[in-house]
Amino acid sequence: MKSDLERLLREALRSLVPAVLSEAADPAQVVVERARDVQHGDFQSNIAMRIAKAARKNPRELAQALVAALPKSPLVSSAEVAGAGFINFRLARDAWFTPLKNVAAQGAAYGRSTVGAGRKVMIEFVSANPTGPMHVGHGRGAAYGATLGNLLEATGHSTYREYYINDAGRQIDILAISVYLRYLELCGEPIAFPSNGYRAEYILPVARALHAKRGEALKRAAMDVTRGAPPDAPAGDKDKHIDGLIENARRELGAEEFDSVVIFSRDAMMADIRNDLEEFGVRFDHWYSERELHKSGAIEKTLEALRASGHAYVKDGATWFKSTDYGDDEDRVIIRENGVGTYFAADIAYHYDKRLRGHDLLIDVWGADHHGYVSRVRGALIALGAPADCFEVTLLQLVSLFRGGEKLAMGKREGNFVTLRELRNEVGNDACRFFYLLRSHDQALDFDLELAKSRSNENPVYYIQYAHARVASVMKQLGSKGYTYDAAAADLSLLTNVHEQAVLTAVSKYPEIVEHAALARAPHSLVHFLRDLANTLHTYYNAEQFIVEEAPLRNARLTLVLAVQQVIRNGLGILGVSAPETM
RNA sequence: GCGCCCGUAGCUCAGUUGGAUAGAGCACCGGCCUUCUAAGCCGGUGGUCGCAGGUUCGACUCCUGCCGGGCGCGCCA
Repeated sequence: MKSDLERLLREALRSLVPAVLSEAADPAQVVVERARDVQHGDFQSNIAMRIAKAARKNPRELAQALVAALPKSPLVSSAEVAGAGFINFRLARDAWFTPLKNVAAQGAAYGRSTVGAGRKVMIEFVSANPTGPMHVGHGRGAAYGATLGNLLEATGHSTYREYYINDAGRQIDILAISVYLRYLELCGEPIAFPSNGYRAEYILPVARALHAKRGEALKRAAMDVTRGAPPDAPAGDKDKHIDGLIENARRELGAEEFDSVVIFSRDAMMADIRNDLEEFGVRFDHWYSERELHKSGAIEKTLEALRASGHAYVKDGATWFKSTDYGDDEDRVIIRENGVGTYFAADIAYHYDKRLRGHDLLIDVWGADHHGYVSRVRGALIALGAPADCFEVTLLQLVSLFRGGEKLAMGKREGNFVTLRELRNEVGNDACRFFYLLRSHDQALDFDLELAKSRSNENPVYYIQYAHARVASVMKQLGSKGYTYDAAAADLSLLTNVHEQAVLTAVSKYPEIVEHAALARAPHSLVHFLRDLANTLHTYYNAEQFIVEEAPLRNARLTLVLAVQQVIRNGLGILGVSAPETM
C-alpha cells in the first residue's frame, strides 16, 4: 500500500515541471508514512516540504500542485493538503480488503518481500568460545542473530548463517590442559589445579569421557603437576604457570597427542553448544573452525596481501597493521615478536575469506564489549580492497539477570554463571526468545527470571500467544455451534466498525514492519508490532461477537480474525516463538 | 584521558531514521464475566524527552558543550 502511494507521488512529481523538480527531488526522498493520527487520514507524505526549498516553491502550493497532478487510482479516495504542506491520503474502503485477501491467499508467505533480492548476506553470530557452556549473554546473540536471519530471509536476502569456532590459540589450550589435569586425577595422579584453569564442573564429564576412551594411554609421569600457582598470585605469574603446564604437556605427550586432547575437548564443548542452540531453535548453515583457517594457509596469504598493499609494516620485531589509516586509535600487531600470529590476524583472514566465498554483506553480531574491534576489522577489509559498507556489526549491550529485584552475580572461570540451558529450562524457550528480543539491541537488557516465568498477565509472551489461541478457540466453537467457515460467503463490505478498521489497518501494516525490522536490524520492532496487533484483536474480541447468525457477516468477521491469527503465526515464527492453538 | 552505548511517566521501555497534540506495559484508582478462553477489555492519574546552546518551516530525533550511568581501551581471545 505504502509503495503504491509512493509510486503515485513519483508519477505526479515527474509530470510537474520536470526540470526543476527532478533536480530537487531524489526519488528515494519520496516518503509516504502511516498517519499517526486518524484525523490526518491513513497515510501522509512530507515530500512537498522536503523539496520546497530546492524547488524554490511554497510547500503548500507545491503540495497542492502534486495533489492535482496525482494520477487517478482506485486505491485513493482522497488526497488533501494540510498543515505546513503535508499531503494526507485516505484510502478507498475496498483497498483495505486487499491485504486481507493476500493473507488468505499467501498464508505463511504473507509479509515476505523481495526488497533484499540479489543481496548475499552472511550473518555471523554467537561464535561463543568452545571453552564452556553458553551463558545468558550468548543467548541474546543467539536469539537476535537467528531472528535477524529470519527477517533477512523473509525480505528476500540470500542468507547464510555462520558460527566461528575459536578453536585455536591459548584459550583452547587452557581448556585442554584443564581437561587433561582432571584426566590425570582420574588416573589417580595427585595434581594441583591451576587457579586460572577452567575449574568448573562441566570439565569433569569431558575428562571422564577422555579417560573412558583413552584409558591410561595419555598418562605421563614426567610432568610436575603437583605445584600450582597460588590463587592470590599476580595474574602474570598465573599465566606463566598455566603456560608452563601447557608447554610441558605438549612436550611430554607430543604435539600430536596434545592436539588430540584439544580436539577432544573442543568437540565435547561444541557438542554441548550445538545441542543447546538446536534446542533453542537456532540453526547455522556452517560451523567455521579457526583451526582449519590456520591449516589452510589463508592467514599467511591474507597477510601477504596486506603487506603487498602497503598496509603492514615491521616495528620492534613485530608486524603491524596500519589500522590508524582507517580511524583506529593505534596500529595493531598482527604477528608477535615471537613469530606467532595474533587473534586479530586470524580474524582478518576469516573475514576476508567470507568475502572470497562470495558474500557481499557481512553482518557480525558481537557483544558491546568488543566495539573497539570494529574499526580495525573494517579497516583491514578495506585495505584488502573490500568496500567499507560490506561489513556491518551489530553490538548487543550486556544482559543482566535478575531474580525478583535482585541482580545475580556471574563469574565465568568459577562457573557460577547461569547457563543458557538453565535459563531455558527455567523459563521455557518461548519466554526466553521473547524476552531477549523485547529490547533494542543497543539497550542493556535486564532479564527478570520471575517475570519471564510468571504465568500471569504481567508476562507479555502469553499476551500474544493468547490472541492466537483465542482465534483457534473461536474456530472450535464455530464447529460446535454447527457452522463451518466459508470464505466465499463472506461479505467484507460489512466490516465497517472502528474495531474492524483497526484490525484491517494492523494486518495491512505487517509487511512494512517486517521490512523495517529487517533493514533496521531491529527485531524488537516486530515484537512491539505483534503486541499491538494482539491488543487490537483482544479489543475487537471484547467488542463484537464473531459467531453471529447472518452468514455474510459471520464469515467476513472470521476472515478478519483468521487473518490476524495468520499474521501472528507468521510473526512469531520469525521470532522463533511458538503459536499455540490452546492455552 | 580517549572511544562506543544509554539517559523519555513512579518502574521497565517504544518512538516508523527530521513531521502535526510524545506512546505502551507494569504499578496505582475505577468499571466489565448467565454471551466465542477475564493469560482479556474499557476509562482515569501520571511528562521541563538529563541540562544549556545551535541548525530550520518543524527537533525526543541532527550538531556542539556539559552532567550522570554502563562498556571498552593487551604483542589476551
